Amino acid sequence: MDDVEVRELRYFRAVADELNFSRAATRLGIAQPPLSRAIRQLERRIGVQLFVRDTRQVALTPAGHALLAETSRVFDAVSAAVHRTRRAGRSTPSVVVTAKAGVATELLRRIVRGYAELPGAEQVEVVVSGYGEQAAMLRDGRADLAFIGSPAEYAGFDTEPLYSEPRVAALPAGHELASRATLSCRDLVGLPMPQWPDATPAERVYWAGRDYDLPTHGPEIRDSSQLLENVALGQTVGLIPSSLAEHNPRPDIAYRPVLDASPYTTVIAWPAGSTAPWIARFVQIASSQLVTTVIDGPSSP
Amino acid sequence: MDDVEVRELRYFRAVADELNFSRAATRLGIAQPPLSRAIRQLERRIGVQLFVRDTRQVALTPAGHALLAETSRVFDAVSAAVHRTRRAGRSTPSVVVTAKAGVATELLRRIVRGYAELPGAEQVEVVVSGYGEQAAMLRDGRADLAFIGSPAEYAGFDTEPLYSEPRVAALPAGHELASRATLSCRDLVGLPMPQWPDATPAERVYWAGRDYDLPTHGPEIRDSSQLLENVALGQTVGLIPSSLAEHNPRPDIAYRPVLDASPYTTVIAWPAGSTAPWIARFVQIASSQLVTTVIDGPSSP
DNA sequence: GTCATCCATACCCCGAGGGTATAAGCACGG
DNA sequence: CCGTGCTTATACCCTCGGGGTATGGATGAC
Repeated sequence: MDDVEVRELRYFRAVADELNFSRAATRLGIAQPPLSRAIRQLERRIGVQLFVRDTRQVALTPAGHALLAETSRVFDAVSAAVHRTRRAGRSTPSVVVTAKAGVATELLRRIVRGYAELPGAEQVEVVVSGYGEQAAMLRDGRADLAFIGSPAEYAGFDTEPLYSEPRVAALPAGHELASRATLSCRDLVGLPMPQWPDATPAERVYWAGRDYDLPTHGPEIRDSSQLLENVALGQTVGLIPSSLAEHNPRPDIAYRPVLDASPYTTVIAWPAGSTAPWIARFVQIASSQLVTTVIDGPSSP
Repeated sequence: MDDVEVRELRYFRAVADELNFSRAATRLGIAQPPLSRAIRQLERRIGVQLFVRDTRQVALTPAGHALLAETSRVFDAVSAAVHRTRRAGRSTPSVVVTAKAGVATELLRRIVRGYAELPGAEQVEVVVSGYGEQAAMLRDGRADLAFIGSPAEYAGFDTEPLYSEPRVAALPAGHELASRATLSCRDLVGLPMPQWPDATPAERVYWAGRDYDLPTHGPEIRDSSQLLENVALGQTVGLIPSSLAEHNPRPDIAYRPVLDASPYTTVIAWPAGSTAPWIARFVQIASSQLVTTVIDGPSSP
């Protein structure tokens, strides 16, 4: 029925990426004829044509587009299986937790310590990763748990909210809005906003507060320090969690609370439906450590 | 590196299920020696031992348990890829929407009609499926969109809430609590609650309102009509969305609002991170149709 | 001790996956 | 209008690995 193999999907994706059998074959390290044959076989197995190819051009059919959209889920699942199995097979299995840099360092440390004190607890490795990397690491199995922030990253995971922070606008020191004590989302409409590289449109809407039009101009941003640098240069305006502002006091940037912006919620996330025992324990520890932690910063009404 | 193939994972799961190489081989339709060899090869590829086997017994190692937990994600992903590709390859591609029986029939019909009226809209197939089936259909690609209810089913999908309903308790007509006009969660503690078959512990906690201990006794339930039958027989007590109660007036069952129970939210769900254009259109239609629909029933404070 | 059960080993076979050579289709330039 | 270059498809061969059968070896039941 559907004896589709991972290798065939790898071949498919190479061709779909290159839209050229010869180049794809080179990339895969095989010759072109076997690749053509493998694709034909895949098409026969699934029962639909994936490419339209004349002798000069290769293009994806609608079915091919559909398959391309699904392949990464397969690769992620296989990769996750291998990664997690290898970790579980080590003499001292460890739980890998990933978090974005700079947010809630103290809380994270306390949670990890709390977990480590449990009887029979596995070793915990904390991996600090860049913007958007947490979700990818969770998907492909390099991590078991993640502390993530922006709502759109939650997609596809089970989550437990840890805490919410109000948002502040990061403005160039001389900006006209910096003269005001507080702001509202309305004030920010039309200003250049940072463009995150992997952000889907949905995520950008979330950042902007969901009630306003999507700002489509502003510099490409990869991490928070780059964002602040761009703000200082007057290239953009940031809508950031208050803790990030507190950890980065700068004379050339003014932080002003945005009272009606959606709060920035940090959640602990793990693969959807996972029933691993340590997850339950870790999440419980995280929640219990939480109540003893006070999140400071200006409170939104 | 990780040239793990789907076939090997199928073999692995068969052995993990049976914990017996010979029976697993029979189930797979192959002989036992090639199966043993395939498992060894898989162990060599991943680099960890998956089973401890003496000549009398086979058991999973911790690594084997980890792999078993991940395999279904791989099978789902492959199955989803094949299903969706086949549908996309048909001469008239269709979008498959699945929903649980009886909930929001009118709303669903209106949404589907609204979508069908869009220029260039694909044909929409609506599949009514049993309890818990919606999530499975979304995972393995038999469906593209789902209307689902209980929070634990959301796991792993992108969602957009459609509407919330208050919860009512379904009690046997003669039950002592039936004499009261309204109830609170506290009143239900200790009563037998239905046990859904595929429910993870997390889901059961959600059903109970998340603030109370998990009730572990009560009959096994597969669908809502079975639930009501069991309530009428005095076997259990249901905590159900108000619309379900309204569609099933019965003299032998008393419905009483549970004021502080978490509301029952129906959401529209689709595979996490999917960027298919019709999903955005469909969700938009669903949201816009929503505002014209009034959800009746007792309002919770 | 004998037997049954079950996994591992040994050995064979064939087909699928991969390679080379080449044909065939098509755009483009002279 | 005909080469030339680029690309995919076909033909053919080879090798490796997946699958089969036969059997060994370990272990628990009786």
